[in-house]
Amino acid sequence: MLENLSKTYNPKEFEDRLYKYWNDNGYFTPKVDKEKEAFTIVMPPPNVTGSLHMGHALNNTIQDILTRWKRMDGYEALWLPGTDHASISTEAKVVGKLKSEGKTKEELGRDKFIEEAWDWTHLYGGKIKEQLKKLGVSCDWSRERFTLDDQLNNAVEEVFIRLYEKGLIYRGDRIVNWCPSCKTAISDAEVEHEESHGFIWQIKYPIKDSDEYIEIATTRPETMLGDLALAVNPEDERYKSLIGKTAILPLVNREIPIIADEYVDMEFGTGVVKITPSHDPNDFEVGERHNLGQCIVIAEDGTINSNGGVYEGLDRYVAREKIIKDLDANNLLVEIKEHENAVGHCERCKTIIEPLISKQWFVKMKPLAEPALEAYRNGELSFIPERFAKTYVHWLENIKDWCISRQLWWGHRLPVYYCDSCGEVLVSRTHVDKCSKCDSTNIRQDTDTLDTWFSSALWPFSTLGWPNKTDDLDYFFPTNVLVTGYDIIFFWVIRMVFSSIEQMGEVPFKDVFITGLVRDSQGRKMSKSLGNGIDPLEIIDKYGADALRFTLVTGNSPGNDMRFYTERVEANRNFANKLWNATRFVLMNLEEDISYDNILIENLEKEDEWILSRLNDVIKDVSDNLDKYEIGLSAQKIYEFIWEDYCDWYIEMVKSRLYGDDKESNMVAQRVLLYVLKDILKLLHPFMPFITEEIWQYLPNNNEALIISEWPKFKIEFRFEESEQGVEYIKTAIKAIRNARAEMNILPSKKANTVFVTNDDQISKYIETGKRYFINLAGADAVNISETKDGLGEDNISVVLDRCEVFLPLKDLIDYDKEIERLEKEKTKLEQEIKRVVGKLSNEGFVKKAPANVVEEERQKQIKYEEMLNKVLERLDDLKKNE
RNA sequence: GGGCGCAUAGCUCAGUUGGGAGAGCACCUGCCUUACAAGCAGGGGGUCACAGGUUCGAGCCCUGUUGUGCCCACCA
Repeated sequence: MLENLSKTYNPKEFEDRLYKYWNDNGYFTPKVDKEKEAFTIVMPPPNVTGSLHMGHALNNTIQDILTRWKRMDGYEALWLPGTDHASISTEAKVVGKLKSEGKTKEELGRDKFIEEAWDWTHLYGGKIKEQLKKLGVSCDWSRERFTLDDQLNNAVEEVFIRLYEKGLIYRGDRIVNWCPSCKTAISDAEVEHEESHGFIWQIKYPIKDSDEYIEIATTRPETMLGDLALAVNPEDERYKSLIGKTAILPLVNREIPIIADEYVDMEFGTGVVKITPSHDPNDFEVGERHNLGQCIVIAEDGTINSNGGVYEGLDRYVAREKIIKDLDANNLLVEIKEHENAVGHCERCKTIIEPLISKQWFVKMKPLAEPALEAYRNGELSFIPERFAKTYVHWLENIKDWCISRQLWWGHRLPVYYCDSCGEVLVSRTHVDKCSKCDSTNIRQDTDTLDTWFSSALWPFSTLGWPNKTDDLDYFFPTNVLVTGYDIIFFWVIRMVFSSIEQMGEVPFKDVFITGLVRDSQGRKMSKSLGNGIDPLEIIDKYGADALRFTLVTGNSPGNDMRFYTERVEANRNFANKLWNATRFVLMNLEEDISYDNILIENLEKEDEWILSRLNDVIKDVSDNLDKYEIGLSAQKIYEFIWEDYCDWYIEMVKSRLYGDDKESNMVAQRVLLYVLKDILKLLHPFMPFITEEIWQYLPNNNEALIISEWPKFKIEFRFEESEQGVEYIKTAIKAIRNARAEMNILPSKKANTVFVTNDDQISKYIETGKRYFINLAGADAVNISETKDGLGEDNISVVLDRCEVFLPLKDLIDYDKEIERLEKEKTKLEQEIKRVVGKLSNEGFVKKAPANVVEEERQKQIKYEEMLNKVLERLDDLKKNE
């Protein structure tokens, strides 16, 4: 067997092959099996045009770990993959491509443009899937979905129509966030507010029929062209006399009323606000209250329209400059002050958003938000870590209606038709070519498409076949957990929850696992513009997918950002190599006739019992941690078990039996080595799927794939408390002896007759049964146990242990100055410990109030340390006498 | 303006119900010991940001302070 396993771990040799093996054998595809429980995750669909970055790698690694674990743990585990059409983002890319060819989308026309977009999708859409496969994602590709699939499109239309019929979708002229570059409305969530230094201008407005002026402050002077009033606070003594009077709008010479409204903050600026109902959300509301009407002055391309008089046609910022200049020329500009302001930008293209009045479609949110809040409050939905629930709750409590129409072509077209003869609005599941009211055929479909997130909101059930009643939907819904980043809670998580409650009557998932961001080694966000992004594929190419996966899930806790260091990937690659070589060791010592399927565990030696006991603990720890989504801790536990317990101790302890004459003992060692390795591979598999499966395939009599093998269970028959204690004692002794020898620079090859002096029966027993460990691991050539140290001579190194002292007669090799130094160090340490313990025990409160077992433990420690200290002092005396 | 993180070894970070401070990397010493130098053995290194409080006992719980990062928000 061994000859097949290369000397060093080389993931490139098997990762792609194993992925194909799993996929081809259908291991990723669960069945609808009512006898078993389902476990479901839907993958957050990456954008079709995207490519894999570290965020995806982290996110999908976590999902894969959970899926692989549950699959092994007896669930029908479905991880459903797919991609998102990303309407605004993809459309922008296709428009850009056309532009480079000297074309525009308008020239091309809608149908041709959509063809282009599909071409683009087919060209780039597959890329990210192939990249995900490199990571080892065990998702069910046979159930893969795309948000523009026919069936998902049906789901979108169905939801739209249901909400419309329920009165939860309406159309209206409202202030929306308009992106002058993308030329579409966007939702509040798609606006990014960025602090920026700007200016605040103070301007004089003449009061009609007087020589007086009223001063206002504004950060957006260009909008004055659309002013329909000035407002002051009704309580403001300074301006009470002006309320009801009329001001003259400079440059435009429009007469506008001076009104009173609570909205005005007396403390800010001059206490007078210009009201531009068509270009400011607050002003819009003030306008509604006072019936001011509308005056739109900025067009959809960001230029001033015909209502702007001489400024018509100018870009909004060019107009601003000119207006300032003109005001100044008319002595109406009072002053300019610097001003910090948060300006809204388009999340997609970073253009400054223009709030303007537009006819758009909206979802009425309040009735939908309420049940979503309730679901969290009554525990149907939890967040990991819990603090992210605050984002969820805060957003839902302050929610405003959702603008869902987009003036884009790539996406789900609204199932809305207008009759141009009678003006009827028809919303229909099927294509309409005749008006149901007036029989006219003068019908046109709404040209808008829906916000991308409208379809993503349905993802957990639309992908399972809804609105059809499918077996998948029945069996796999609701899903168990959603794994996503904190930046997407309000875009997506919230919308899935209320959509699911509304359509399915229950939450789409029970748990929301929130991941942090992967940053570069200096803590900066990885971004294309900074050029500091680390490509997961390059890392996989160099170190293997398993090392990358392990790096991403260890050394940080959920929801916290992490820094990415290639040094850590390297360390984890080394860990894989360690496991690889441990396997080589096991295989080269395994005899051909050992039966894998029925490993007999009997006639165990101490170290066998110890490792089996430890394995038991680890099985429990790893499972419990996974159960609590403590993935990093879980990974840490199995890492330590493999490297320290299995490799550093068990393999080393077992060597003497493998090379010795006792045939039976040798066979037992082989069986235990294999048994433990088998469970190690299982426990590590969710984290490092490739190396574990590869190694598994080399194990004898192994027909079944690891990916579908059974998750290890805690076994009560492998609980060996005495051996655990005994071996732990021996380990401590070995470490102490090694330490003493190393301090003296005595090579391990220099053997010593090692004498243990003890009066304690338990300790003698431990030493007696562990003799060969000292021979193999602590440089002993013989091990003797004595009740007194009389007759041992004086040329010894002495190692003080709990209830025992060890003597190494290494005469010529001992540097007595160093030995004194070492013992002094030991003395100081013990004295400190004793001081601490005595301090605790002399505290009445502690003795009275601490749990009895804690107090007893401290008492035992005191006895132990004092005894050890006495021996150290005695020894130091002897040495100093000889000097 | 509101909310949420973070501050622990030189660096990056764990630390799960409060009970003798941990890992990886880096550093120092010694080893090519027949699974592994991508390794083995040993070692040094921390007032757990600061100040109070609760407790017999605090890295962990409470209050405040400082520094730092993020999210939300219509002060024109």
